[in-house]
Amino acid sequence: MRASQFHFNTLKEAPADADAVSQKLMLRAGMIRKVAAGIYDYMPLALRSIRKIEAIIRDELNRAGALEISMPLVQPAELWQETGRWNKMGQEMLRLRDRHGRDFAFQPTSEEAVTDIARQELKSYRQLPCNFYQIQTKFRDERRPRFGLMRGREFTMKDGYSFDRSAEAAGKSYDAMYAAYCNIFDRIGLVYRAVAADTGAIGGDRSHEFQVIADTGEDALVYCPDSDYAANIELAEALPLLPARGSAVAKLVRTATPGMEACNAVAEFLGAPLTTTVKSLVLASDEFDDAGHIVATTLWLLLVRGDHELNEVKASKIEGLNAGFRFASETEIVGHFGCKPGYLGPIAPCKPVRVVADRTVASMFDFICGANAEGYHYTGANWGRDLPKPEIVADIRNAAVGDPSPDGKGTLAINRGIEVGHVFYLGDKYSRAMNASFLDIDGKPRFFEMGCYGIGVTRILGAAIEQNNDERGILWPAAIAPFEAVVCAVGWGKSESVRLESTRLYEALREAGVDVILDDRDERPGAMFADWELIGVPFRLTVGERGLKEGIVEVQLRQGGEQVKLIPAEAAGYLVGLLRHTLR
RNA sequence: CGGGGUGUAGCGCAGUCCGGUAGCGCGCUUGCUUUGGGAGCAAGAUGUCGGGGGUUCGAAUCCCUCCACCCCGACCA
Repeated sequence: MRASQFHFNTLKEAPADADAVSQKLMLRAGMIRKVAAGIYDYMPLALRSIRKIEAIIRDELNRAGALEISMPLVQPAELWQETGRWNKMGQEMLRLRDRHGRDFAFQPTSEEAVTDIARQELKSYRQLPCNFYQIQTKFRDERRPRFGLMRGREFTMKDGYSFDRSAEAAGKSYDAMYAAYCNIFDRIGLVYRAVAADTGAIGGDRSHEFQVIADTGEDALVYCPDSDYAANIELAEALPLLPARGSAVAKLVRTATPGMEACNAVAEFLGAPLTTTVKSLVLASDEFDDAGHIVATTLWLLLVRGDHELNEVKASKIEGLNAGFRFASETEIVGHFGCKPGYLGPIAPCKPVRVVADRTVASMFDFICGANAEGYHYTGANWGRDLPKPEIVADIRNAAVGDPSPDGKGTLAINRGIEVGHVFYLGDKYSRAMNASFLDIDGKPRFFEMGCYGIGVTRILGAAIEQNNDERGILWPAAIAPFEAVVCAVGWGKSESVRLESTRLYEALREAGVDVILDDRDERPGAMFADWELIGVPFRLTVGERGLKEGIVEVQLRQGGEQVKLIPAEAAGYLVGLLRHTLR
């Protein structure tokens, strides 16, 4: 490819509405163009990277025995009604109506469509296991699309689905996909971590997210540097931090804390460590009648230590909260506690509430909590003496840096991450709902045991850049760079020797299988270098009259900026060697 | 969905308070010079001032309304 015949436009300034670094750099590099909120054009540079990612995914999945298919973007409502997701998906699913007034969905995912294929195509256990995947455009009508390609509305996703005879066999399919995903992300060349994730209603422990490590990631990953423990923060178990409840020393004292509503304010005001305070959060669970009207509401008081955060996913697993909960309104809180938020506590509320204490809170003693009176907190509070022992004790907080690891092998650390892949065991959730069964060896029908496996193809572009960029631009891993190398011809227009030597090197690299572009635009060197550094091509070969007179050309690495001067005859071979070393 | 903000040339912005017929930088076109880190000079082209309605002799500017986009929150996973 010659740059003079390849379309790209670089910008010195990014559009003002771009938020994420990756979005700004891709817009500036001319890789993407914004068409609407969360909807982008992929220009030639971006599509080259996307195709490389797809090729790696295809190669590894095919190697693992999965079969590529393609399911429709526009899917009939009836399929979605079978599993009840036509109603459950809410506004995130884009709905369309055809000229006959029939309802359709633009696919946000394809469990229904693939299960429909399986129930018609897979009749016998002899046809199992079977694993179908597609690389396809998805649309999810996010309320707030942001961060460019990382949370777009229209995006490209690889979604795969496995069908097995039994849960045990499904476990093997799951493990095979897990291994394939590791191969895929290894080859793409990103720093990532596979973390255990919540399985929701399905249960079991077969759910892992593949997270690209980046400080700008939306997800928090909890891991133990001394063992292989890794889980996302929703799942990561938070152990009690005190071995057992210590004995009371202090007396219960009602203390004036005027205007001190947050735990850290109270702690500072009283000169006590934040770890001696207890934070009170009020949740409400509603009961509905058949018409969907609220007939009863229960208020819950959830207690976590002052320096801890409530984990809503964990809270939603508590009996009584598992049917859904919301944060209580201020009116409800005042009605039950007789005071406004900021001074709430478990000791003698006006009306009874159900109390859930985090495991750490349950082992605290001489603690500080709200007195259910504006401007007052209790100090020296103790379970069993000043108030009844908590009705429910559970893990309801986020794990924190420095907590003991649940596997007992060290202390926890936290990274930020961007979820680029997810493998999930589905069981018979969809096959049962859609009556998708096969005949097993005993002649009896059995529902498929399913797994689903996703990779955010376009999100990988954003994640790769979030993880790898500097003040000059993008630093692509070679495996997914739009071009592996660029030959910059300095003085193309006026120097015959530059034209000849740069073309010769370009041809030599091409013949060696390098994905190379020849910059023959006759730009000034500064402009050329700035463009390719912004675009992030990993290797640059500079051919100029000045160097040729000394008998050299230069190889420059985008990462680290290391420069090597070589005689022209050796340059191509040197670069090929570098690339082989880089690509695993 | 609630709160806040912004819409002026391909991109970044000024002009809006105080109404008088549209400007700067980058980019683009042409010419000359220049040529190893985003060149200089000269001459150009490009605007429904987000849309609609109103006030006014006159609206980017004032009023009403709709829309789009961004931020924070909530929601979702």
